[in-house]
Amino acid sequence: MGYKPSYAKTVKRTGPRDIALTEYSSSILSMIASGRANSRADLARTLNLAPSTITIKVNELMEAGLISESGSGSATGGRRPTLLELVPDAGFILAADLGAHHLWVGRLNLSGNLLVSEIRTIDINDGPEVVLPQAAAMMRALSDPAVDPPLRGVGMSLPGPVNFALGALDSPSRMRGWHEFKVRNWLAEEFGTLAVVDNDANMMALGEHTLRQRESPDSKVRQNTLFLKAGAAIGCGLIIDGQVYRGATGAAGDIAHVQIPAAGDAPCSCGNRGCLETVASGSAIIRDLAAVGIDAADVNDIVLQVNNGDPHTTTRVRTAGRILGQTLSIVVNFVNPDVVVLGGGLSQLEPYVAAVRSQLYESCHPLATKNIVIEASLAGSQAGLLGAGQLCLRTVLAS
Amino acid sequence: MGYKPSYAKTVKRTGPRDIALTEYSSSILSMIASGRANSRADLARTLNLAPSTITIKVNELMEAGLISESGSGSATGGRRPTLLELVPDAGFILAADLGAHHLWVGRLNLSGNLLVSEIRTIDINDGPEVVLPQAAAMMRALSDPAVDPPLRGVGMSLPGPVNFALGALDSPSRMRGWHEFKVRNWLAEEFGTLAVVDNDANMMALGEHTLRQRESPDSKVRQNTLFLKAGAAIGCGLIIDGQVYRGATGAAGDIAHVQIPAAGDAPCSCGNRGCLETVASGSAIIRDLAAVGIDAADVNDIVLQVNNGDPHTTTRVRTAGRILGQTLSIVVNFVNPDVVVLGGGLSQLEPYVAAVRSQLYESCHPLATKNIVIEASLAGSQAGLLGAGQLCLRTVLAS
DNA sequence: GCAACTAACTTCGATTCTGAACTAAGTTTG
DNA sequence: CAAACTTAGTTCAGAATCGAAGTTAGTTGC
Repeated sequence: MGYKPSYAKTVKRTGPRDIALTEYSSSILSMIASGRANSRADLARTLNLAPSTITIKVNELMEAGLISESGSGSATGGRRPTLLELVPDAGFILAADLGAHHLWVGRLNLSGNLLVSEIRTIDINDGPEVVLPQAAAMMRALSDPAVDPPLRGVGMSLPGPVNFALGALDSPSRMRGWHEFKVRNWLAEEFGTLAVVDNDANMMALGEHTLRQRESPDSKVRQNTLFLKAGAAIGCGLIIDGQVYRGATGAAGDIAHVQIPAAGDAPCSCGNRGCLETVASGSAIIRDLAAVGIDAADVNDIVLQVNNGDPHTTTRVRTAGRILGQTLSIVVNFVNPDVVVLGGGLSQLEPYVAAVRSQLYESCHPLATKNIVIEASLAGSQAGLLGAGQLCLRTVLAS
Repeated sequence: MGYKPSYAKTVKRTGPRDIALTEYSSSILSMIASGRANSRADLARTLNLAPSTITIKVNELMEAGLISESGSGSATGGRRPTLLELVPDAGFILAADLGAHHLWVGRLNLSGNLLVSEIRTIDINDGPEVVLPQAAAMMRALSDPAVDPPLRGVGMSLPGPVNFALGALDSPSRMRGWHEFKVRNWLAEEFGTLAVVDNDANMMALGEHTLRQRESPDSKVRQNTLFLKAGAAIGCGLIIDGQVYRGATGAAGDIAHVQIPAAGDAPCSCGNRGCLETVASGSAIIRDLAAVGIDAADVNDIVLQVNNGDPHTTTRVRTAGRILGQTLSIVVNFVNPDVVVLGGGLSQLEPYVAAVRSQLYESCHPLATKNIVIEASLAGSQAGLLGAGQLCLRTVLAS
């Protein structure tokens, strides 16, 4: 063939029925799933298609049992739109959020809503041969055999640099045995379905972005989101035009290992010295608190101490926020996003968020902060699972 | 209308003939103009259309006299492609590159090639009422009355932050009278055609990117280019997926006013202190050289001195390159581009380029520099004119 | 140097998507 | 509260795009 036929694709289904869908049909599904459009008129605008085309396609999809009408929206000076949604029981998605010490799994319906989830403690250094089967077992336990056709895909969030094309981690620090282990292929074989994996910050960014799409109609024009994950470690995910931006080699969004003066020559897990992460991350705060005799086992302890009004910890958290804000301002100036979201454990702390926000307003060019929204994550700790589910859902619907 | 008809648009022409072109037809013109495709097969791949559709559209465009065949390309194991080009004499574009002290204007054909150009010295602080008529007069002098239909559009590169939607500068420093003066509208009225304006770094980035598209077929997969302009001032333009990335408010690409430790609290033209520009720009080098009794009037003098082997100036240039490389590495890590191009006057200096390059390789994450190309500009001082012409051409062809 | 392969391009009947005009159902204004 | 306006969604004839099968024109391997 000299070209990719973009026409009359067939959506592969695990169930009995096989339905022929055109390219536009899958874009319609994606738009509804991601919350970028929720009515026929909306779809016509977003996809730049004629309303008549949308009518035809939507009818096809409804006959196929993939979408359904779900009441009507609010009017804006005219007839009110008929809302559309993916039929929740036309299958489900399993998602997993893997951290250095936690494994969180969940089941989502085709609307991308998280229905059930479960968490357990693990050690990522046990390697993929131990951890992945644990994850698979937990996910299976959440499966819903009542739904037909059942499992449509599996998505997993990984705590390190991901080579997206390969579906594996690329030289992650402190993750013995994971380098280039093909996690995506492993999951695809294990579950016999489509699988996707990506870096945790990217997944969280996508989850948060999707949630915001649905929450407020205003946010539909805000399609450039910068998500900063500040937990034990620091990571950053970027959404450009509603999609995860990965750059040339998938390394885009790296910010933790910028050398900053405030860090001096503190050694970093990455092997370098003086990285941002050695000053502004949860681990850095814990280390500094320990040096003055304050005991904090993890980020949750920091949160508790600040909420209890511990002055020392609060000051240290504020300092971390200010330093992070300085470095982040370079990126915000450069990328000029509509929305900056702070996620990860530390984002629960108002002093931290306030420090980052005020530092951004101070250090950024006024044009870059003109209409910007700087907020703590709405998705909170669910961001990773939601994003992994969403990315999987989009991939399923697009294939 | 509830929707934008994307179908059966009509290209507005200044000439006598009016030709109805579909949306795909204008994408075809844009692809050929930008060098992203140069044969029927190429167009089918790039635009994801059926070869049969391309045949029809290309025939239409040839009958309309807008494109023509221009020999055949080299074969890659099969029949060799018939190359296509825009008919050069179906009109022309005027471009202008406005700097603090120079005004450079040129005429391009519809293939985006610069045919003639002229430069003169100006003072930007005379304000738009003085400078723009000068520019218009110079451009008119370059016009070619023999070509019919004649002028298709005007593009201008401006040395400050541009509000692209407004077509005007937004609070530029040291440019009296230019704030929110609607340059685009002024040009459109003056010439009675379509006009576009943008920031100089964006224009140069686009010019360089387009040139590289044409030079090497390998670069067709490299669609993310970061262009750094290091002249008297510092600016940065970003091409994502072959198009200028402007961010939410058009401020994207700002890097000059990052606070860096090496700058101490040197005052900057932006009003802040300790900006990168106070250390790594041409102006900064000139200021430091003056302090030790070395006289350099402008960036050209720096270039001459380094080329003459002046050790002091060479050392200072190398230092500037290293410091720039440090800051740039933050952005390169984050954006993860395929290509980093160094432009502006200082990029003529091998010591400067070498210093930036080696600092980037040292400070960036290995994944970010894996397949990266870091080079001095191929377009050189023509980058701005080429980019202004190219942006104008794309706008003309898309309208 | 010829058979097998690969790539570029064209033709034509079949299908999809569009545009214009319409109905439906709300909001705003005098 | 009726007339004017706005927005959502549908119908159907006709235009645009497609896929498959063919032609043209090269390269590669034996």
